[in-house]
Amino acid sequence: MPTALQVQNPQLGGRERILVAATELFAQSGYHATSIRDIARAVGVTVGAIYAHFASKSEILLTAYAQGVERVIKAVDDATATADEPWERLEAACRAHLDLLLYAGGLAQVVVRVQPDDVPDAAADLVALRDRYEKRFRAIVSELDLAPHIDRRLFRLTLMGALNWSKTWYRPGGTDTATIARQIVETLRHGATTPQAAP
Amino acid sequence: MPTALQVQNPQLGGRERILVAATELFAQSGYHATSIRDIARAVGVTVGAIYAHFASKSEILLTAYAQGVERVIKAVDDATATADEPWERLEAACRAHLDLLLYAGGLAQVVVRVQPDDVPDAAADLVALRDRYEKRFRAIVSELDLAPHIDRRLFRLTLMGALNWSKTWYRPGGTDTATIARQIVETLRHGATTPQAAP
Amino acid sequence: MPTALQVQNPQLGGRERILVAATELFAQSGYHATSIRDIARAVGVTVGAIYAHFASKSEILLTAYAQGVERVIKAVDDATATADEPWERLEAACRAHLDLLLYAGGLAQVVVRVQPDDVPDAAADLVALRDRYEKRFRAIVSELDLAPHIDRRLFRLTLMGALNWSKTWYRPGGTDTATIARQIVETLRHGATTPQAAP
Amino acid sequence: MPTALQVQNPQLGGRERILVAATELFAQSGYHATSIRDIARAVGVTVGAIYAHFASKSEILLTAYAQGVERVIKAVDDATATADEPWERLEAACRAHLDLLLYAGGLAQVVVRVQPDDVPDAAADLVALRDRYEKRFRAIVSELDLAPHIDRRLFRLTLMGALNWSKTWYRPGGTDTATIARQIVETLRHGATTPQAAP
DNA sequence: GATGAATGAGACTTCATTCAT
DNA sequence: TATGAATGAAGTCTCATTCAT
Repeated sequence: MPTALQVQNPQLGGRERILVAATELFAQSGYHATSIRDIARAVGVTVGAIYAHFASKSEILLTAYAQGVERVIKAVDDATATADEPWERLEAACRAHLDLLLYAGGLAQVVVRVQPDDVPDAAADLVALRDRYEKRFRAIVSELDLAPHIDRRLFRLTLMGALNWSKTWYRPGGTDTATIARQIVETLRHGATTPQAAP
Repeated sequence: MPTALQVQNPQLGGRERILVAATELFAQSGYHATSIRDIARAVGVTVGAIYAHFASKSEILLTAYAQGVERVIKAVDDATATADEPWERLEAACRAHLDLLLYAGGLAQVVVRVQPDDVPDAAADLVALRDRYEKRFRAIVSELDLAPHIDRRLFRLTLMGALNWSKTWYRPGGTDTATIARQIVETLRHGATTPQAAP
Repeated sequence: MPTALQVQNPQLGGRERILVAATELFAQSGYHATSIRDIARAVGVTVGAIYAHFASKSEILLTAYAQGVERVIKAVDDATATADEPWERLEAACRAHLDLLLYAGGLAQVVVRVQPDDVPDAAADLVALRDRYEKRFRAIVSELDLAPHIDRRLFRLTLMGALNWSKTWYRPGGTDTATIARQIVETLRHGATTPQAAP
Repeated sequence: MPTALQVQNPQLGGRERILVAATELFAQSGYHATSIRDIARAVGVTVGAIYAHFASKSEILLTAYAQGVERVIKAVDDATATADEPWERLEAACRAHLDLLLYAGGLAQVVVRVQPDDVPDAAADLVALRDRYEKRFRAIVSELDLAPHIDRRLFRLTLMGALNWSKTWYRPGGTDTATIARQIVETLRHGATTPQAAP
């Protein structure tokens, strides 16, 4: 008696199906508001079945989080692989970041929505994962030709904030991610008062 | 046997004391991770006593949230009252925003930490409150002399994201809020590649 | 809507009633085989109500255990207060020990039935309590005129074992506790091969 | 990937290995505190594998218990086979009993640690097994030249209690089992006030 | 024989909330 | 206003057991 979800993803193993559902729920509602029951219901199994695959709720979160980070890293790496010019690389990275953050069923939203403090058990690991990802952006930012008075760290954090905050206001059907990424980078590069540069 | 908090704020009524404690806890741990018991313990009263002042947990949150919004609005209004030049007004507003967000015991952090979806009962009200505050920034931004190709809404959201994200990385003792505000606004105005303008 | 138990002990507070029921259940079935539900059902309240009085299952056990030890100590103290002759004092102590162990609704049975290892949380405290009681017997035994080749510690442990084992085989209506105590002490004093001493 | 235990007992079949592990765990932690998972983990197999050999948890316990009883009976029979004098036979039996109870990895401890009531399914069988063993001691005691006023049943139960209680206080490295057995029997025979008899 | 996934019941505990006092 | 006891639902997790492979 396969459930809807099983039919939907017939090829996925039990562990994967749990992870998919959990990732989405954690991204939508946060860690505390998502119960193991919720996850079990979404997958179509008993609560006990969850524990055949994961030792604890925090382990599920950690696994989902790690997977999310890994995929964003890969997406950013892929996106930047084809560009040479530093600002182009940055824009490509932002576009990839937004795509995963806003579209793909919570894949990366977990990373933004769940705060390490929410999961004491896994806090240290979560921070480490988050750092791994930030290193990517640190590298990209380090190649930019910023004016000397600009604090590169603060520049990067400003960018990350601008990007991640989009989860708060973005609605499908509105401005697309490519456009969002372009304007954010464009503004941070030349400022909002400078007339548009020739393409 | 008055608790530390009671001694600290001897002039505050029961309702106020609950609100102070709740604000801080909600800001630190979020809505779901904060229990009525936590609040009662922090205030030094019984759980039942809380219900003499508030009808429900969501009402406490809503009240704290509203208070937070009110204070940020007032802080921003005060800060912008003394400046005429639009970009100066913006920077003053950002400084005030950061001050409340980062320093003052969670006064404004609730607004950033708690998402309307966390509290179905009060979601609509929370959104309305958030909007009230955003209107302030919308007004300030509308006075800016932005280049015509800049989407003012996206500009504002970029700024808000940059500011609010600071809660994630800010540590007391590091760069002060005035400096943070100045660089963020500077960057958004002239871009990070433009040599510094004369003060 | 008072339950049978409430009617039975109308004067007891909630905490006391829980303790009475828990003591009996722990004594009968042991720590692990007794669930909070069992206790709640015996008292006639909800499971949650238990937690208004005790922080955890182990705290209930610890409290019951402590109460049991306290009462046995008091019983032994009372029983030995009226006797001067060391062997009479010992016999009186044994009689008191057996009375509480075998008759009074588990009051002291907890101490014998539950092993410290069963309750990791409280193991240290349980051992300390058990020691407090054993000190009583150590004192009484130290006054006896034992032959020099007798190890007093082993003598005491032999006695305690003989007494406590009675919980295993004792059935109401059989030999009464006074007789049991007399013969055990008699045998340990003069041996089972010596013809009975004149009373 | 054989586990330590498998290497340790390479000749044992699956059933035997389960029994060895279960015996030790039941003896150490009791019936309720030992889970099938614990046993499986100790043996190094899956939970399901246990059910290829035993129909239920209580069946494992019953088998382990029966094995324990059988071995103690055999040990006592062997020990008493070489002695003729009744008190010597008793002392030899006690020594054998203590050896199995205190040393050999729980072989006989199960019998003392697990109470029939703990396992409703097997309670009757457990009592029957316990009785089989007690018959041995009943026989040995019946040969003793006790004074007429001594209740032989109570004498035997006193002895069993003294012996079994040792599990509570015995620590390896302290008094050895032979000495313990000698003093207990000596005390029960001649009393603790009688100067030592010539060997 | 053995595995791994699953079940359904039940474990302890915490939650928001109510209410008589 | 405030307390303390109680409720009922829900939380995470473990249990003995089953069964297709």
